[in-house]
Amino acid sequence: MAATIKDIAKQLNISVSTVSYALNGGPRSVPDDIRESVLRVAKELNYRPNRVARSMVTGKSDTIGVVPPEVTDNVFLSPYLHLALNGIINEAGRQHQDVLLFTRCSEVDRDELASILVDGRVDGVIFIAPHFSEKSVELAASLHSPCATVSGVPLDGVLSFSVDNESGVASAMGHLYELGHRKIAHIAGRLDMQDALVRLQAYQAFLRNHHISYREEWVGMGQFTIDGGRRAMAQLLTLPEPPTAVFCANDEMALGALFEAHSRQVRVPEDISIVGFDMTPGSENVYPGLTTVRQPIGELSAAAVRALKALIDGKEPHEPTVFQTELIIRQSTTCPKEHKS
Amino acid sequence: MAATIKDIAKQLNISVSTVSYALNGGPRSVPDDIRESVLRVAKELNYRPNRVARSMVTGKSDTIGVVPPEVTDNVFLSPYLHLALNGIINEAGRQHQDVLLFTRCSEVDRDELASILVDGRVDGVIFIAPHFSEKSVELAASLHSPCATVSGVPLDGVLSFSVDNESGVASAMGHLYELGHRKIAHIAGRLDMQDALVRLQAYQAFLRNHHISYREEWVGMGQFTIDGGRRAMAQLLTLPEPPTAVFCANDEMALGALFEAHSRQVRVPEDISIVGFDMTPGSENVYPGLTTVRQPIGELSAAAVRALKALIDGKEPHEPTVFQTELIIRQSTTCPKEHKS
DNA sequence: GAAGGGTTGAGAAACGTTTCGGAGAACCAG
DNA sequence: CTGGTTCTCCGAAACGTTTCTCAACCCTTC
Repeated sequence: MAATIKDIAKQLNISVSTVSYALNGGPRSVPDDIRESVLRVAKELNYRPNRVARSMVTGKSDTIGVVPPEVTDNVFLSPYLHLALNGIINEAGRQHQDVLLFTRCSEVDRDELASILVDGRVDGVIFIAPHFSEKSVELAASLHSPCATVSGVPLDGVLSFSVDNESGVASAMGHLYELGHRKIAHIAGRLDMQDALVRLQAYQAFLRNHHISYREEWVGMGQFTIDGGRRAMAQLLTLPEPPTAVFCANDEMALGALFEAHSRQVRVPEDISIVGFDMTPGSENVYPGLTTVRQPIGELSAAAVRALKALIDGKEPHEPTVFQTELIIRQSTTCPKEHKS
Repeated sequence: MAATIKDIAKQLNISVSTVSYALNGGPRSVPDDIRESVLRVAKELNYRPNRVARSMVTGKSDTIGVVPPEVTDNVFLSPYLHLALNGIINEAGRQHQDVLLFTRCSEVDRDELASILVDGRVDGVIFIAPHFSEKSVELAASLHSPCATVSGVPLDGVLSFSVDNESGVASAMGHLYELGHRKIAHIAGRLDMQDALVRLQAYQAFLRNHHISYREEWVGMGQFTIDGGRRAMAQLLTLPEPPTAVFCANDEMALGALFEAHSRQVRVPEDISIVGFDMTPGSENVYPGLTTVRQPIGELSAAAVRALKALIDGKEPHEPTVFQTELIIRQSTTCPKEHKS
């Protein structure tokens, strides 16, 4: 159906190799008059190179694979993923790379994932916030396939881009501490993900460093979702001695916590302060505006694309990069009420 | 590097065709013992089929192309696109299709877009809310390439999935009318997009049908963005005779309008009512909650994937499908203040 | 025991491209 | 006029699959 390089060659009575050289300005030169007539006929026939055939021989696809975290459904409703994907897509466009999105996100299909590293459709892969159990990342490293993680565990042979969670958590907790809070709870994310685990540990470290005793019942599991945040907050609010502030490992759980507080007539920030993490767009327009820790997810993801492209092009692998966070103080935090008990 | 079908054949001293049949349960049968040893060796060598080579001969890629609307930057921060993409990705996963995302969104690269229809990497393409000026859609139709639009202009040879904008607009406007509003402004989207144009026309039609005179200065251009909504609202609020209600062609512009009202100490809904369109997640958590028209973008996009896959598989083309909307009444609308002027 | 049918598996073509090897022509210096 | 260099451009190989053709073999059946 579609015109091929052969059609052009036949029409001009020249060989396919000459056509290829003419079209690509390819490794051999061709006389100007021939080149022009090739381009003319190509246009006439509405010729488009078949990228699959080209990939076959060059071994390159100019396409980057993107693997979202393993979840059951609706991965793409996560604001975190939106920011990451936006960064990736913008930068990929600039680098003239297309993006192949892997849609088999449920566990059963996860085995197939390994295929993508070598099935020729992509030149490299970016894993977004992979779980600890994600075997594909290690496999990629062992295969020496170009591969990067965004917010993953640093691993030899894998480009790693993440955020300085420790100082991010410290700034959020420090903010609450300076406001006078000592009863600070934490709603953690999925502990099989790097960010969640590190943030929980940083929360515990902060308490230790400030001689505040750690109370297990003040740590809720929120699974990084709004609903999880609601449920965790509900538990915290029904404790005999509830906390005066809650630090959440991401904004979605913080929103959930906020909504739960609203529905129980618990005022934020007067009765309880809430801090999130990520600075997703949704954290700004709620009432009250959510105090949060900005992490430059877009920049980080764009950097991953750049580094991956460089690696694909044979440059030296980029060193693991850690981005800094920034505390964004809004209206969801204030001083604790004195002596309420 | 990676193992091929030839390596397996060589190791077992059999022909590649036999290996292929064994691996695929392919069109020919092979004796059980040979099949088993092929599978064993394939596993040993960690063999993964090269999808590019397979595509080359079968002409199928099991991949669907997705083309976002043409914009300059940050397309993927649009909540509308998030909902559409989420629907597409979920359904694509179910259909065992991957998704190739086109990242060349700026106008200059738009010519390249035509290539994707025939360059072999995808079996079909979904255009999300294409502009009127988008030539690729017509080209796809003329090439008889499997192709669908979500919220695009219905076109022969293109699967078309859209929402009943007329009745959606009528329900939003009817809601305001019943509350007593007669001074109803409209903030329109990008008029080079189908949804924006149809909604503007439906707004005008509603006014005509209810014998309300149309006032040009009460129609603002918001470009479908938050900032555009802010600017349009700013203009409306400084008119000698401002409207008592604003119907916005999407939620983002409605949010912009809301923020602008806030910053000018204009109370919503007491001083002015605001209605959006789309029911994006961000419309729920603002203060006050945004009255809006739900459109089932996710379902619509999923339906597009299903229909496209069916068409690719040689089934009869799906008829253009129109989805219904639903008015979601929240807190941003109320009766107008009497006799304010 | 020969004819016919079915099963098995090897070999090769095909997909559309890139790129190498090399043949022939043109050109130049000696 | 010869030997070498440069320029042209053709033919063919290669990439890794799928699938067709065809030969060889085995089993029935008469």
